[in-house]
Amino acid sequence: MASRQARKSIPKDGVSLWAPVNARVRDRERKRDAVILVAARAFRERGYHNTSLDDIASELNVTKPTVYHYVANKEQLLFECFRAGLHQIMEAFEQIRNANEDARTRLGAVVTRYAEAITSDFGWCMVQAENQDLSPAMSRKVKALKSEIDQGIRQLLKEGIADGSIRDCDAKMAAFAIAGALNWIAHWYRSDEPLAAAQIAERYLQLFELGLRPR
Amino acid sequence: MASRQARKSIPKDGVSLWAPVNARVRDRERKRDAVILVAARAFRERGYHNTSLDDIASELNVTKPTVYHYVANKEQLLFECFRAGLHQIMEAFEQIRNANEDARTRLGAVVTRYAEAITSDFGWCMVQAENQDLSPAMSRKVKALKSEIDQGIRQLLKEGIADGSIRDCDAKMAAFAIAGALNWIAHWYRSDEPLAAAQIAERYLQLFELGLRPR
DNA sequence: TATACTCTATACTCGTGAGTATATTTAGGG
DNA sequence: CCCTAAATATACTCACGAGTATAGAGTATA
Repeated sequence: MASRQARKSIPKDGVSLWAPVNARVRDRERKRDAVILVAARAFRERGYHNTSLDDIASELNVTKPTVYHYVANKEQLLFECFRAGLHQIMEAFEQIRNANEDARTRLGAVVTRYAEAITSDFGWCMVQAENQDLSPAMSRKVKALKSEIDQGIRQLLKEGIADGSIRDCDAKMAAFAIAGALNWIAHWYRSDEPLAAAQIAERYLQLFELGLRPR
Repeated sequence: MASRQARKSIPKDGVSLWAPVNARVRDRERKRDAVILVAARAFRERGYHNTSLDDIASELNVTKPTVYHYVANKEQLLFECFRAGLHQIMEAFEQIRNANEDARTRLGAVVTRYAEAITSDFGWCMVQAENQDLSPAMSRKVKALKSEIDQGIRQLLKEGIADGSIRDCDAKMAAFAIAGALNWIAHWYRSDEPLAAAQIAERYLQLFELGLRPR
């Protein structure tokens, strides 16, 4: 996706000639990110279908064609918001990939980062970028990415069952339950919520790990 | 909400004169229910904003004004779908109200019936009747009703902590996690799902009750 | 049988919002 | 200093869909 123009002339002194171009590219990317961020907030507050591109443009103090200069259409805008949120969760998996702790502990780390992503500006889009809002092509993409997350959790559960840190259980259903509980945070979380994401994750983990039945 | 017309003349022979009127009322109610059911299915499949009232009408083999003869507007139609789903969950609470089992067991019963409601045709609407789709007035109603459910679960948790059947925990967050996991079923459940609602509930309960950590 | 009410259809209105054609400004590169 | 491309705006088009005005058909009741 990175721009590939301006490759014609050879830089005479290393980077200096590239700098302005890079600055421009960076500038464009920063603006594009701003569009996506504002859109994400608007979608979260008013919903996808109740937010017009005129709304988003005016919140950015620009007009609609400017928005279209950065994204192809409304659908792609939602997709970018979705991807931004998803990215944070993917990172969580990256970070625990080569930690040498038991799987239950690693799952705990993922859950915490997951909660943080869900409570971010992009959380709502991540959860709500539902199939019905997207074209079949986009829908497939979204589904595939969501499935990766699901498989990641499921995998951790299986590893935990194997290494003895997790009780034997239906990994598929457990993954659905955990992801569901986390995703649902996007429905009730407001910025004035007294509990921070990490604290919410802590309580959730206590439930998931220890269960309701007294030990 | 029950019709109150036809109260002017005194029935001469008990019910017989009332019968046709009642039949008519029943007929109307049956048709109204059909409208709501078809709408619920359509909303679940394609989403609220991607379903036009023309779509719903044509699935019912009628035209739009007919739909408007049974519901005031699209928003109310969604609300009725929401209410139908919610009703099933309310019933679950009714049924366990005076069972004399410990609170954890009663919670289990609610969870099972909750799962059944969520996998029903109305499940999607119940979960997705989000604020952004409704007028402020409707939104308040929906929120109030949803809150009742939440409070019901929270109450069961507190009772369980009191009667010793549930480990001491943050009842509010636990209720959110449980409700979230259950609500999320509406996002992934399809009619070709191999597991029945009761089976899903069983796996969920195993996770919630026993926890992931081996006992 | 006349009347009134329920139910349904045809054929509209009207607002909104996605997306675009086209012009204008701004800034780099030669 | 001109030329080209990026960035932004004005001012549209166009489709879709919610909701309605109006009329007609069916049916029960007086």
